[in-house]
Formats: sequence, C-alpha cells, structure tokens
Amino acid sequence: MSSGQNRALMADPIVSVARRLEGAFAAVAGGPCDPVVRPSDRADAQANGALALAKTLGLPPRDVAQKALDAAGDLSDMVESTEIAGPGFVNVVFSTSFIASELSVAMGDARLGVRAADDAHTIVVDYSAPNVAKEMHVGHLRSTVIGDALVRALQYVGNTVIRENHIGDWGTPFGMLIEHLIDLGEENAAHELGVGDLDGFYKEARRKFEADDAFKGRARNRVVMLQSGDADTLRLWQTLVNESTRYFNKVYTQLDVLLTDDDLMGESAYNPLLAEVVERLRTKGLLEESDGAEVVFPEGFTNRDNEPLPLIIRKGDGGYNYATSDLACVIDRVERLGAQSMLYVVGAPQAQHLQMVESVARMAGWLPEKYVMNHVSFGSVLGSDKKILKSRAGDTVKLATLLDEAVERAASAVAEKNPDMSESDRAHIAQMIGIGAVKYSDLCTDRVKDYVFDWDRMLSFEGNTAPYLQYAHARICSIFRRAGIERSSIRGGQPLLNDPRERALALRILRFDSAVWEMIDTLSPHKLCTYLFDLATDFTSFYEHCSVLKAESDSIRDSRLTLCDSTARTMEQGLALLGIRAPEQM
RNA sequence: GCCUCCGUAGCUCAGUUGGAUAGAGCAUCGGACUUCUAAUCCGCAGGUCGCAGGUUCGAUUCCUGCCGGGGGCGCCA
Repeated sequence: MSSGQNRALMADPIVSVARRLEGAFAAVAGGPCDPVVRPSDRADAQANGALALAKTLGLPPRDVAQKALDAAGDLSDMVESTEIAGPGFVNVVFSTSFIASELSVAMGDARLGVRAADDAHTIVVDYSAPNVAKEMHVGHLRSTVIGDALVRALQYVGNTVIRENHIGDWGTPFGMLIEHLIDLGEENAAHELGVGDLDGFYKEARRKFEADDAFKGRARNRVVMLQSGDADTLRLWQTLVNESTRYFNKVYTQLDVLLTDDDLMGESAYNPLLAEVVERLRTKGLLEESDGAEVVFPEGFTNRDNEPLPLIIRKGDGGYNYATSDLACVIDRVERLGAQSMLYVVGAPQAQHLQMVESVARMAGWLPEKYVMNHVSFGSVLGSDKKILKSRAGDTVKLATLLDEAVERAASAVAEKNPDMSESDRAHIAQMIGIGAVKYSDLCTDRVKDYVFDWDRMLSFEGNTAPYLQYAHARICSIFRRAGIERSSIRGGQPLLNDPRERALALRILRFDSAVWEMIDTLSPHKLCTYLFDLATDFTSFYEHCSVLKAESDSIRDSRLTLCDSTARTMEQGLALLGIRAPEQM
C-alpha cells in the first residue's frame, strides 16, 4: 500500500488530530479516553476531553489539558498552534501546509478521502415497496428517495448492498383486481394499467366489490383459486404484476433511482416459505392458539386493555398475513442472502409492527445477536396547511404527476434565466434540476420529522436547495469552459491557501469524509445535505472574493483552479450519493 | 387509557451524540452588477430552545412530570 492510500484513510483533519490526541489523553487518563474533538468557531477544532477527565482525576481541567498536550508531543506536522482556553478547552489551528497537502492526497484518492468501512458487510435495504395496481404517491417518494441515497452511500464505503423492493403483490385484494381485469378484458385492462391509470383501476374494482354481491362472491372465489395455484388465475395475476411493475419502472426512471426488476422481491416471493415459518415457530414452542388464530406473544407488547399483544402468524381462516411474510423475509435475508444488517425504509406508523417482527425473529433464533434490523423511519409529507399533502381534489398526490410538474417548473425557470440554451439541453437540464429539487427537499431535513412540501422553496436558487448546490457546480464548470482548460489537466498539485476563503474552502472539502460517515452512522441523508450546503456556501464566498481566471499570478490562478476542481468533484460525488445529478451548465 | 415520535427566530429548518456567546435560509431593512453565470454576495435586525423540576463543573441535547400536535394499539398490508 502506498503512503498516499494510507494517509487517505483519514481525510478529515479533525479526525486526524483526534486520533493523535486520543493517545495523549489515554496516557494522562491511564486508559482509553475520548479527547472529544469537535469543529470550533474559535479555531479549526477544539478538544473538550480535559473537562470530563479532570473530574475523574480530581485535577484542575486546565492542568489536565496541559498534561495532554505535553503527552501529545510534537504536533507541528499538522498543527500550527494549540491554546488552552476558558475552563479547559484545547483550541487547535491546523497548519495551512498540512491542509494543502491533505487536500492533495484526498483528491488523489478514488473515494476523495472518504474512509472505507472497516467492518464492510452485506446489507439489505428494503425500500420503495409500492402496491401492484395501486398508484405510487408521496409516501413512496420518501421511502424510495431515502432508501436509494442510503444504498449509494453504504455501497460507496465498501459494503455489499442488496436492494429489495418488497412490492405488495399478494393478498385478498387480488381477488377483486383479477375479476375486474376479466370484466374489462385483458387487453383493455393491460392498456389502462400500462398508461398509468392504476388509481382508476383499483378504485373501480373496489367500488364493484362493495356494491355488487355477485362480484364480491367471484372475487372471494378468485382469491382461493389464486392461493391454490390455479394456472389461469396465476397468469392473470402475473399480467397485473407485469403491467404495474412496467409502470413503476417508468416512475423509477423519471426519479432516477437504482431500482430495477432485479430488485423486485414482492410478498409473493415468500409464499413458499410461509408454511416453514409456522413449522419452525411451532417446533420452537413459540406458537400459541388465540381466538382461532395461531400467534406468537413477544414480550413487552400490550393492547388497549393492557393484555399481551400477539403477532398473528396464521389467521383464523387459515390464511397468512404480512407478519408471516415479514418473518420469512428475515429468514431469507439472513440465511440465503447472508445479510448481517437489514434496513427497513418504511414510514413511522410501522414502528410497532417491525419491533414485533424483530422480537419474534430473535426469539426464534433467526436473527443472531450481532445482526441488526433497523427501522429507517420517516415522517409525512405535508402541504402548506400542515396537513398530509393532498391534491386540490382532496386525493393523495400521484407521484408521477408531481415529478412531471417538477420538471415543467424547472424547465420554465431555465428558459427564463438562460434563454440562450438549446431546447434539447434545456429539457435535459430541467430533468436534473426538477428531479434533484424534489429529491433534495425530501432528503435535506431530519427524516423522522414531517416536512412541508413547497415548490417555490425547493426550486429556489437561494438557501439549502438542490439548485443552489447544482449552481455552484455549474459555475465551476463554466470557469473551465471559459478558460478552455481540461479539469483533469490541473490535478495533482497542492493549492496555495493564502486567502482565508481559500483555506476555509480547502478545509471544508476535506470534511467530506466525516459528512459521508455521519450520514451512514445515523442513516440520515440530511447530514450530507447540510455539508454540501456548507460546501456550496464556502465556495460561493471564495468565488465572489477570489478571482480565478484574473488572479494576481499564474501560480495563484492554477492553485484556484485546483480548488475549483476539488470543489466540483466533491459536490458532484456528494450529490451522486444522494441520487442527484450535477449539470455542467444551467 | 397505554405506547411512540415531534415542539428551536414571523416562516422553513440545522444544531456534529453533554461544551464556550444557540446557527442557516426565506421574508423585512441597508449595501454590491460594462460578471470567471447577480440564479450571487456582504451587512443590520430578529430567541423564555413548549412549560416546570431534576442529574453536574456545564443541558436545546440526558431523566421525570405536565401542555400541545402527529401516529400506533388482534386476524387489511
């Protein structure tokens, strides 16, 4: 391994200095000790570890801080100055040459200095999960966009990531859906679904089911035929699935996410395992009979009347329900796919259900202790009235319609601001801007909270928005275009960082490493968004104050070109981890 | 009733796992364009971090109790 790769293991200087101080603090403490190094507004970083340590040692905090600095020895290869301040904080200022050389190393790394996972493993990410013959709406938007970003980030640092799209393709509604398909005629029905009128199809089927007893009877009979594997029924069912997934793929293409047919793992895929789930639970002695159903009582769950709450494995009528297939999922993911970690990107209302599934899986011994099953919960999309987002007619908002509107709005913004652009360029770029804006507005706030959907805000070029970040990237591309310089031609050098904005920008770029890891550690894409916004802000400030092409000297010009290129690469990669494109002009 | 999530500037949101004086962006106000894309930048102002206790050197952050809002609580998925 070259020293370059070795250094790149910790691109963020704050991480580097933290590791250096960790030993020093440990020496003072006489055991492992966190130096608590954080970014600081009074220096580049501050170590707060002395205050806590002072307590256990019974010494004045400032003395402890001094001892730690003494133990750290010579830090001059990375640090310009250290200072003990206030009650015992250690303020750290990096040497500018260290920042410059670290940036050069990071930019020579294939991952731009982002640390590789030291525990890379196989992770299943379960996301999107629309229902066959039902329209995709904003709830699917959140799951799809958040899940996709997590997949990209987890993959980036070296994990093996398996995408699973657990579509709703089984269950009692398929009786009425198949009968409605027959009524319409297969050709007509396929067309209706193929063009994306899933809502109309589903609603009509449900209307007939509720209004027409004969239809209801046929539907019920059809469910039995489906479950018993009747060939003709299965063929009709497959038509529904195929037409729906064809439509989903259109939305996924528009949304620009990674999901393909290879990732489809619908509920029906687990049918062969359901009987085994029951048998295994029975063998373990976990299965109990309750009100005619076969259930498991995981500890710690109670119902309204404070009685134990069961997870229903097999209904009174002998049918299975979603808890059973979710348990089959766990078995399949652990035993067939070798997953050690499972992420469920599912709305907050499913929290208790997933807890119960995990609990039963652990009771049954299907989920080893160290394996994690993580609910990546998220809140709702709200309208400006702070209520769940609805269309003007009061229906749920069709995802496809919403995405079309995003692209339309972006197209008219581009047409207005950049009228010289060709029609085909504009269409292409509007796609990146409109879709990017929707995705970013979904990703940029803490996922556990609800968020307010606002067209004007998300498409604005001001504030924490995708267009603002994309614009920073486009401006850099524009500089190189204007100068007629290939970006790759100026790589490899170390930048001069004499202006405070140059220095701040370089340090910010190096913190990409930590930003990606914060996103991964907390499964929170908004951490990376916040970073990219800071990066764009630091760049724009640099851009306003440090002329690149009209720099005072050629060496400064080249140095600034290097900074521009480093910024653009980091921005493009960061946006890519969020599933967002970075156009070269806009 | 029980469980769970949320409550930070007029609005929309951050706050790096307990650190110094709580930060952005909108909106308002005051400045900067024969431009490396002003789709931008610089500045002013704006706060009882829902309320009350507790833990400790130190709390927006952890604990308890209230108040307000969302969601969940047995055969739909």
